[in-house]
Amino acid sequence: MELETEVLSLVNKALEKAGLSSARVVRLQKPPSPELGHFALMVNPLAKKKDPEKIGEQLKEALQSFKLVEKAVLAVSETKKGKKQVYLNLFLNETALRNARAEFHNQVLTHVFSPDFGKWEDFKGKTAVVEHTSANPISPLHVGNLRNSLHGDAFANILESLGYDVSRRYYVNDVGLQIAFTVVGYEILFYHLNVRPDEKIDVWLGQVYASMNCLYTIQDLKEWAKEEFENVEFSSDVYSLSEKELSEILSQIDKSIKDLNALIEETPRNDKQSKKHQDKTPEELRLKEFSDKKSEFKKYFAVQHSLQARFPFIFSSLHSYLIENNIDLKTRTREYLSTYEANPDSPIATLFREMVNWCLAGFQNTLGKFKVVFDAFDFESEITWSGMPKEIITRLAELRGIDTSKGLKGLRYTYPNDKVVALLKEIGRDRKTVPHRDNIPDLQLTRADGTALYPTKDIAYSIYKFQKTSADKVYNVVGAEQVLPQFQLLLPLWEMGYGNYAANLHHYVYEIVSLKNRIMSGRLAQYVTADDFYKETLVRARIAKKENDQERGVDLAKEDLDLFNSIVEAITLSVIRFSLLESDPKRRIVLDIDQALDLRQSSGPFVQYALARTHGIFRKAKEQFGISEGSILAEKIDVSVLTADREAKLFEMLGSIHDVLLRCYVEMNVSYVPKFAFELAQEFMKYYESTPILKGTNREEMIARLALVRAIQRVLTFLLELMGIPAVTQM
RNA sequence: GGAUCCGUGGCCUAGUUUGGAAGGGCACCGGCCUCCGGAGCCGGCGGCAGGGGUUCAAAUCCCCUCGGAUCCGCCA
Repeated sequence: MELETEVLSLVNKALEKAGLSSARVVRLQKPPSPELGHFALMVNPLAKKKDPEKIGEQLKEALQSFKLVEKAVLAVSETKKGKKQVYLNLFLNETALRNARAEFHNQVLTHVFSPDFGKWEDFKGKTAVVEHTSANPISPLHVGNLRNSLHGDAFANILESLGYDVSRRYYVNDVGLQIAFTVVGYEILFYHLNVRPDEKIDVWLGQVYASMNCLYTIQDLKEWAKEEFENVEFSSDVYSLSEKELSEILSQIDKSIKDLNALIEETPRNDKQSKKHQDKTPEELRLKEFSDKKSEFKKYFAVQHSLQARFPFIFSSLHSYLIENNIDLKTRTREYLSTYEANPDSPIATLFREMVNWCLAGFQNTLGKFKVVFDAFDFESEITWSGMPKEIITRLAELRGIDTSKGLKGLRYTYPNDKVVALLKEIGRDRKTVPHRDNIPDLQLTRADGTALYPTKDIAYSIYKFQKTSADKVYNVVGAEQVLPQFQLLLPLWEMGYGNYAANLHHYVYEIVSLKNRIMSGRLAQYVTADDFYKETLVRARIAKKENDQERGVDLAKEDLDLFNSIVEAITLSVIRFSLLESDPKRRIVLDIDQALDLRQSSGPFVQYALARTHGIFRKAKEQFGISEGSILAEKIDVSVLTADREAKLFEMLGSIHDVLLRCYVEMNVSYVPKFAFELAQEFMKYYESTPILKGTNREEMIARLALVRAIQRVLTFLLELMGIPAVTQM
């Protein structure tokens, strides 16, 4: 602001007068509350070794002699340790202040009322990819996935608003063991037993997945035990774990653990030197294996009973089918998986696709409720079939001088320090932000059989995302637990000559959502689904709306059901989107469903209510003065009559939206939007309570205030749109 | 063992990038509808995990300790 530089020059003059021409850059700051003044000057840094209070006194005298300064007040506060902090608070001359404010207010209004408000051109002509959600298509979306979707979607909206052409993409992980055994189960139920889903498809598949996972894991565990322990008696059913088997196996494991512990105790302590070697001894590794297995056995013993109890039909049908038809589940799963990876035209591939697409349709149905849509679904299988992973492996092996004449089996990609340093330098990233610093773990590129592993396909997919869309930036909205794998993508890209991709591939980090008093686990088919969350919130919103109508003596549901429903939906979406977006994405949230459903505690409805009030004002304005939202611009608006500090604060906020969005962009953090919307709504509420809009002293003032209200309304509506929330005009 | 993130009143949280007067919300207590809609407003209670360092000045930067989460698989 120009006013600020003017005041600053006065401060410098005053400093000279006091013989304190400072080498340091003098900065003005805003006092914490308007009653303290318009600008504040920190005296301590100017005083150097002298008494800051005396210096402050001198400066005060000097500054007060200027016309622009109405008065200056010395304020002293103390730090915890009793150090004095001296501020010189400056109150400016009324008319000068008014002129400066009027100019700024006019700028803000012009900006907010311009037809292309909300469309900035910072990144005009650039393209960005936002990949988000990307949940495995074998169980319903839960509130954790929803946090991902909503952040990804809102971030994409912000990028668009800043001028990017955005492609919203979903990476479908349709290749993998878990998918494969779920397909095996799907085929059995749907085609061999003619079972039809009696629930939403993704929910039903979630039960199939949990059941198959349990059967598969128990088979695997028992095979392990059979090899380890010869004297345990196993039943012929490899897919279930009896109490007798469990206790025998556990006692065997305990015995082994005891033996190993004794062995480790006996071996002479490694000296400190070798402690630096983090490699565990073979005994220690075995010990870990045993204790891991022990907890797995216990866990899956419980899991099988839990699933049997909760989904008896699906679980038993699958279980008995496998036994009666003598199917080796592990073998069949591997067969299905390798067929799918190798042959896109096989019937098995068709089966995979059928199931996956069906599940994705369920996801789209869910996400549609939250107004989240995608431009593309990219299948991991397509990436596999494209041959890109193989090319990447070969190329990386070549670059590292690895002999591949005997095939590509069990290839590891390492992260040599010098290469990492060079990479970081080129992409301008701080070493501190790198997980594991100078000891980044290797990346396993291929299996023992030479087929590509997930990380390799991820490298391929990263390249694909850039090339398919000619993107300048790619954002992956991925959980915080994946910071390492996300970073590991960069070096291979850079090494293969895609330094530009490495520099522009970003990880939008978000933390998981956990639930108070509830456990979420896909493998147990235990979760609060996004659908349930929506449904429950909708019910609450409807009740709240009904109660509210009753208090006001209306019955909107009777008068206009469509309007009633649209309001309830808007409130629902605001509750959900605010509750998952307003906290820092890097912060873990523990969702207390009951509390989240208490609408009066959510900032979503609060913002909507503020918006409803702005519309209420205009309804009245039209009634009484014939002025509407549309016609206000035709009036002669003179904002110079708005001189209150509250009004100045509101204009200042309205003028800062672009900065807020840029901050979201730079920090990859959407949460500033709902925070800002809430603050603006809050500030407006205070204004509304303190200042009569339509009952101002004169028409000029009323028009100016209406214009301000209209601007607030526009901005709030825009902010809600960014978050994918429909804005209400009444509540 | 190594690495990353986090710790702000009874509970949830903003502020940490760029050091400068600790903001909100819930809960609790007390006020405010003859008024542009009380899903609101006003007031009260109460806080930077602990220690050290740098600085005129530290919630913020550096180091240590404690506490929590996560990552270091031929799983995806």
